[in-house]
Amino acid sequence: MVKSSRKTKIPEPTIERLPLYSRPLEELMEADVPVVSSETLAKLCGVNPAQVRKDLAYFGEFGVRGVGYEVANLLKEINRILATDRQWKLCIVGLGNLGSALFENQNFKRRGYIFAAAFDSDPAKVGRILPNGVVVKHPKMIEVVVPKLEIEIGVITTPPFEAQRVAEMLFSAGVRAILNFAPIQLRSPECCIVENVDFTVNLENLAYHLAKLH
Amino acid sequence: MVKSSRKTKIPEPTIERLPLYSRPLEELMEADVPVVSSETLAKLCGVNPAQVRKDLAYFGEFGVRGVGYEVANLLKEINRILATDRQWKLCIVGLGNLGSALFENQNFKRRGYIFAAAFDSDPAKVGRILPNGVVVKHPKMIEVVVPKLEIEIGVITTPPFEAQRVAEMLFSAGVRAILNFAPIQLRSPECCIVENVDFTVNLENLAYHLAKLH
DNA sequence: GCCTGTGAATCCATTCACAGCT
DNA sequence: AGCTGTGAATGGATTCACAGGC
Repeated sequence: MVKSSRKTKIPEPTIERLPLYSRPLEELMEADVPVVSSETLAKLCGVNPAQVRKDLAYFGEFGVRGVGYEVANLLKEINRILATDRQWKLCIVGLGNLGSALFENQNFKRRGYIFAAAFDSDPAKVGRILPNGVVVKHPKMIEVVVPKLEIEIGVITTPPFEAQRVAEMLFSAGVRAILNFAPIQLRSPECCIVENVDFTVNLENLAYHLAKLH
Repeated sequence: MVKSSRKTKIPEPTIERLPLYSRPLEELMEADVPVVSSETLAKLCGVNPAQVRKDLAYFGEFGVRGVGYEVANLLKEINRILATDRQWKLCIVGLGNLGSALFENQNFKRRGYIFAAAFDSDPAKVGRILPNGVVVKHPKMIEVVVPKLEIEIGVITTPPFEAQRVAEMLFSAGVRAILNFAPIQLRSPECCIVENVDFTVNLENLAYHLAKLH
């Protein structure tokens, strides 16, 4: 019996857990483990087994009753769902320490996220050639470069006061998703998505819990 | 009427929103705005006004009915709650691109998070002197340095296969909270807290939503 | 016997709506 | 009159528990 699919709306937390599942699955794959049960996978991820089953069931019937989930197949399905079975072109704006570190981060490339362009408003950086041959451009070139290279996702690592303007340039150049590292709340058009990352928020969280245990 | 406090358990999402509130409050502070209503603050943060009021009410009665919240006071209270009214000593393990970028990140220092030590197992890096005068040590020194400097929070930016071992060294040296950038699920003792950061998870999220809009 | 897939039950968070205070 | 603080209502997500299939 095939689920009619696309009917039921999928909860956001479910989406956010899929990457969590894929990490241990990759390890099981390398260790040539052929099949995994929801209980084992759940333990590896630190979640409830029923959660795993329910999450996966939103997208289809990937398991076999009495047996479990075939590791290779499940991983393939998750990658398909998360659209990591293709490449995505990124650009980065802001080549400070963090921006450069992200640009050179091998994890991105490994998962199909390719930095195809890099922008910085510092004249000393414009024209510089980065490790993979990308040439740093001034942000005013965004409107030209982004459509030409068909870049779909922008990463912002500028100081906060530039972030909003950069975001608008990216959006109007055709980018529809932004990963924002600037500690500021970006306004974005309806059709576009912004994901914020702010390490100090994580630290504040830890500090709160530590302080609570006095 | 003073809330008896510490009675009601505070929801995790509430804690995670407090930093969100503090950012715009700092801006209002600089703009010399004396008072803010839950509605205005909510709009600045992109949340529901009732949410703001309920979140704040968990910790006390900071507002004045018919008026709003005094900006300076509210900010002070939030900082007290999040324990950002004091300094926290951090150490970092793993001085790759990302580790170095975090180490030099000025946002941390600005909020009272001080990197007091840095570790890396690469012999070429051990002994190197970092911008703020910290000398890179080998991770085997964790058990000595961490207690001596009274470091409370560890940041892990090693490759994934070293992360678990490093975590255990940090914990047994007395660290009770870890901010983990390695894409792996760390096992941790009951009394300790781990917060994970994985940018590829954020990108996978964006990719999923982009792919959905075909 | 074992493990998935899933309705039902529970738990938790958000939003509403208004009483209470200035 | 205006805006907070909060019980009540709503809306979701997690967990339970078991039916269904290997």
